[in-house]
Amino acid sequence: MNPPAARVRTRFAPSPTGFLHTGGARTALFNWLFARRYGGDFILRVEDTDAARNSEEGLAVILDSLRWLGLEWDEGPGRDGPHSPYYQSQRRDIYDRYLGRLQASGHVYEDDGAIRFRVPDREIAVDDLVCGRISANLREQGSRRWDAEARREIETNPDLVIRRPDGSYIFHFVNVVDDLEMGVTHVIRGEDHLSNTPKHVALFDALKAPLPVYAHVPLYLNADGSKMSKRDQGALIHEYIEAGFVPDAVNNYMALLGWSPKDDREIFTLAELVERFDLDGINRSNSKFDYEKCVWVNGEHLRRLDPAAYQAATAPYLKQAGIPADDPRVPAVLALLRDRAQTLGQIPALLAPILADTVKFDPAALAKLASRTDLDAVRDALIGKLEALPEWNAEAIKEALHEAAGALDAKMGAIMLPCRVAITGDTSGPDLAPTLEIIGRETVLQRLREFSLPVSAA
RNA sequence: GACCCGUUCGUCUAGCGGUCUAGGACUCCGCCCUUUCACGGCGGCAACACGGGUUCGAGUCCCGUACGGGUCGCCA
Repeated sequence: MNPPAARVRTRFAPSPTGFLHTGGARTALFNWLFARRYGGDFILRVEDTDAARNSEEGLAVILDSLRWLGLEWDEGPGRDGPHSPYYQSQRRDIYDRYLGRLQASGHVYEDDGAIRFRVPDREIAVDDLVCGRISANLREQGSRRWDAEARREIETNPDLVIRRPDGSYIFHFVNVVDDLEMGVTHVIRGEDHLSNTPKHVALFDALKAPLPVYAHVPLYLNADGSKMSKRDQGALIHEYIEAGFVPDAVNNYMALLGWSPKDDREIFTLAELVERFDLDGINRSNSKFDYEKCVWVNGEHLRRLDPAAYQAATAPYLKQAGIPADDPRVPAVLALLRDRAQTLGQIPALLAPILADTVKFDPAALAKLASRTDLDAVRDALIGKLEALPEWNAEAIKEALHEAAGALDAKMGAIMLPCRVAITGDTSGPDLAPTLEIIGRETVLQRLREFSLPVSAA
């Protein structure tokens, strides 16, 4: 795409509902990326004109989610700018002024205390960057309304109510006024607004204001094709925080749904997305949200983290699970098993068997050993070889395990399995030798000595 | 119901008239690596919604049908 001629200004305009939906987050991401890509401004505007639906906590969750994603705004709550305030509930004098202009030009009239905008009787065309040229006649369309309950159309007034009798303003009007007042150059929003856009264009025209560029992005759907709601898996940003996703991974996956870099690359950091993102890469059709793939993307991001960053990212999840993140063994354990996790939330359960003071035996693991008759011999061989080690390190331990197997004329697997079960209680896990190294000689030997079937599965 | 938008493997997508016996990724399956389980590597299954045009030639352009989504509020 050709770089925009004027300085880019985009905005994300949520209403404070108490959660940031992935659909909204993706819209915010695209606006943010586009502004960053072209060195413009990203504005956060709070659409709180409907008093019944607003709460301060509701906004706080949204702001926290945006900050977690790394989508910092240049103007908005907490960041005053040339167009403060950024709460629509505090901008009434501005709306009054614009309403005055419409009154002066005869575009509005009073109806039962409300103010209606006279809708023009002509085709209004919108050139959308994603959807192409669309058009509609508002007067024709608006004169009939579908009554969903009665399942029939009813006659209605096509003119848009823009102000309620109580003096508060309606979305379509404040949205247009704010966009032009704040100098928004590109309106990137969900396709659910596509059909509303001719109304907005009519308002811009009546105000004799230039149009922003429109780009309507397709919607996210559930796997079954239904509309995503807050109850669906993966729908809410704060759930990603809890589950142990990293922000870049969530941004990465959201971007890949509805936008394509046009090559085979799939994994991008936020910074890399900024370099690549553009509006012409946005797709035209809705996409279904695939939580499994989102998890995979997160795993890829986790694997790319350097050890220090990985440890820092993991710390809160360890703490929450009651594992002291400053345990001196933690770095070594993380290095050993980090590639096994796709989310940070999986980490504590992976660490636990290695760091725990007591062995928690998996019944299935014990059952696997039940028919073995050589357990005592294996145990004695292991103890003998491990006891004799001059140095306790993974390399030496591995050597000892081989020797033990050789002494019994057994395959490695035949002695590894009982050893692993005796020490960790489980049949699977990371490399055994380094695991034993971390657990420590005394503990390993003690657990071997105490291990004999049947064991009561604790 | 009217209007608007869309339709390539199960899913996300590449493809912008010939290079498509349609490429990549997730998932699933198989093999390899290996002390187990993962990771990783290799391989496999799997798609142009349907019908008409236009054209020497259509996944790519046009029309229709079907299906999906959106909008039609004194919600945003």
